[in-house]
Amino acid sequence: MNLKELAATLNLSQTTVSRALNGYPEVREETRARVLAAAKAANYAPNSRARRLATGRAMTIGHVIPLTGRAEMVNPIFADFLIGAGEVYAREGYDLLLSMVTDGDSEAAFRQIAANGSVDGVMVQAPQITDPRIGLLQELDLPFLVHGRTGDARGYSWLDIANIRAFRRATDFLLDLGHRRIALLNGQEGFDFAQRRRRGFEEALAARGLCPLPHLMANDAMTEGFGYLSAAAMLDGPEPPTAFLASSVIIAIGIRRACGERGLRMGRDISVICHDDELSYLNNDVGGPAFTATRSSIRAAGRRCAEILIDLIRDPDQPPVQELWETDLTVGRSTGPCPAA
Amino acid sequence: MNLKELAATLNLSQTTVSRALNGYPEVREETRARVLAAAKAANYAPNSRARRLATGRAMTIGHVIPLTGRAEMVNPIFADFLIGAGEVYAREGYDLLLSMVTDGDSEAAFRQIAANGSVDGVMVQAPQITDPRIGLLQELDLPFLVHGRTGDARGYSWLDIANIRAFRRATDFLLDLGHRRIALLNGQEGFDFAQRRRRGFEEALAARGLCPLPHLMANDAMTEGFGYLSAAAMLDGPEPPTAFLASSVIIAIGIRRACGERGLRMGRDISVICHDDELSYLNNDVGGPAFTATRSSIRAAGRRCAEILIDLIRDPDQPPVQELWETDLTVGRSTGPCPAA
DNA sequence: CACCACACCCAAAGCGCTTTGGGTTGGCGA
DNA sequence: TCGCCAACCCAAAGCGCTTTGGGTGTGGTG
Repeated sequence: MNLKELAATLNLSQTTVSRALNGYPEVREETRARVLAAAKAANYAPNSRARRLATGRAMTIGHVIPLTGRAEMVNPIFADFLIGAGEVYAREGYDLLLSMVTDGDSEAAFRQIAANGSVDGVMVQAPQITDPRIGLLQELDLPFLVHGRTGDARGYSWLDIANIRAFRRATDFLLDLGHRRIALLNGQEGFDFAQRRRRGFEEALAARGLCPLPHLMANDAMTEGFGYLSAAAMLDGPEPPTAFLASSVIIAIGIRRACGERGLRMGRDISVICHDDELSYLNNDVGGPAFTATRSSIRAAGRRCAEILIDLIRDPDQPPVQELWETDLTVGRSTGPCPAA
Repeated sequence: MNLKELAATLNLSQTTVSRALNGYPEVREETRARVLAAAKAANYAPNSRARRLATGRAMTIGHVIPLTGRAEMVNPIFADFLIGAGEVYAREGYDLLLSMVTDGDSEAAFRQIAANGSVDGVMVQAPQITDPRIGLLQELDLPFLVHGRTGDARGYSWLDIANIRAFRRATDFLLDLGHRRIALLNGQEGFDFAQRRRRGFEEALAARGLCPLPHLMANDAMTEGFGYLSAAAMLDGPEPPTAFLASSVIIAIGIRRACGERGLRMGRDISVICHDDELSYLNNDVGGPAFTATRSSIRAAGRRCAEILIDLIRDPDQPPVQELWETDLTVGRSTGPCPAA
């Protein structure tokens, strides 16, 4: 069933039927009701391909996920973000186009997307410290929103959490408990957020005249395995840490495994703080907060990012929108005073 | 830049340019080369909206994710599946349309999708025991593939793992180690896979004349919190289990936490087997297999499912494709002989 | 009564591509 | 020389919708 046929059965023109369905005022309420009833009866829905061609809008937002082979890190985070964003897209009538791109083909993918007009805007996640995507999207004149930020952040729209403050606060928390040998298990160095978190960590140490200990710092994709291996190595090595600061609950779970194997009790023998993205299946609060954590819902971020991006699409000429979210610090059972040496 | 303009600059007709770009034989190689060069130079890509309207194909595959409010369970699994499928889609030139649907609106969403022709086929994940989606998609005559299966599985295409055999084998493994009080922490009862896994578990017990113990069985969304709370309650209750069988690594991580808090050493004081979907950020092999596990890569499943679905779309009249994958059993450090009572 | 505004409705022109159904040319065999 | 077949290329007709630019009839106003 298409518009033409529907119009024919109603003895109306396509124009009128189209207008009735799309809520234009030029049609009598009675007629509109008749059209809507007929459409429903015939199970008619306008063909989205035709509609998109006619309107010139794709009503679609693109998320481009780089598959870097190893940096699966995006994975757990991006899923929850996606769900948050997807909720809003659904509500606002936008489709979500997901592109998996083998790393390096990212630029080609964006150019393609821009040239063939399959989306009205794109979401950029996990920006690198120098990230070609931002300049490219500006050049392509495609509305976009960055989750996170990087470089000179004044020229584009983004939403980010206050990483430096969060990690500075977390470090202070450990320092206040008397810890001095604090390990930082961070995400891959190339990511802007990892750099910021490290800065927060270092600033807190510096404020008390302390220096970060190189053998207690590690960067990699934020997997459980990374947390486990690094923690194990550090705990078994010289000058082991008395506390860990981890960039993700997933890393912290690996740390917990390493501690468990060594008979170390979290919160007593060893302290762990992590950043909690509030992943839905790793709820930190079940049974009382397990980990002391800075927290900020990645899903909520996804929702808000989607809202902003849709705004940007509807009114592309507005000035950049920038939102910085503070994080909460939840005290859990994974931290305690530094045991006397 | 559009086809018309490109054709004009080349002094060729739209027809010829289109054919040159799409690899039709009716155009001289020399002309084709000239066209391709010009297209590249002008950074031309055919408008996907127009192309879709003209061809009648959406070149898009839909994944519909039900948001059941609490059943976040789909979440960790679906992300890896999505990545696997997405790789194949990208390779084959298909787009991936992701729809988040609040539970219950599922039917409306499918009808909508079918009526407006925005996809050429859909992927169905995590089927319930009685799942209206399958009948609906058959009625709508939309190509689809089910990851998992349910009901009378002969009439449609699916890919599934041998859940019953996997869990029977895992249970046997524990029984062989002397365990008799084995707890089963399973996914939500409504899901077909959960039912099958339970059957495997019960069959193994029955084969040795044993009965499942109701107080040692729990079903819920497969979160870390569920694993933790159930394990804690069981361990602290009467007749605690000496072994756990968990439907997911994520649950097993919760079990590990509960054990850790109670000073129970996995593999010695308590045994744990889980099913490992090989989630990329929870690699069970890092540092030697942590958990004894039945395993099957969800990402590989995603890839294969995508291939099958694309096949189905290209040739809709072929008989149903059905694939059953066996799982591996990896012995890790989380299991050991049942400690003497 | 003429005029205008308004409410309703319509025909037709796109949107940018693919594809049908020819045309035109050049070469080759008869 | 003619006819015919490839090899190339083209004009134009869709695909199914939105939207422009009127048309028609009714009621109110001067």
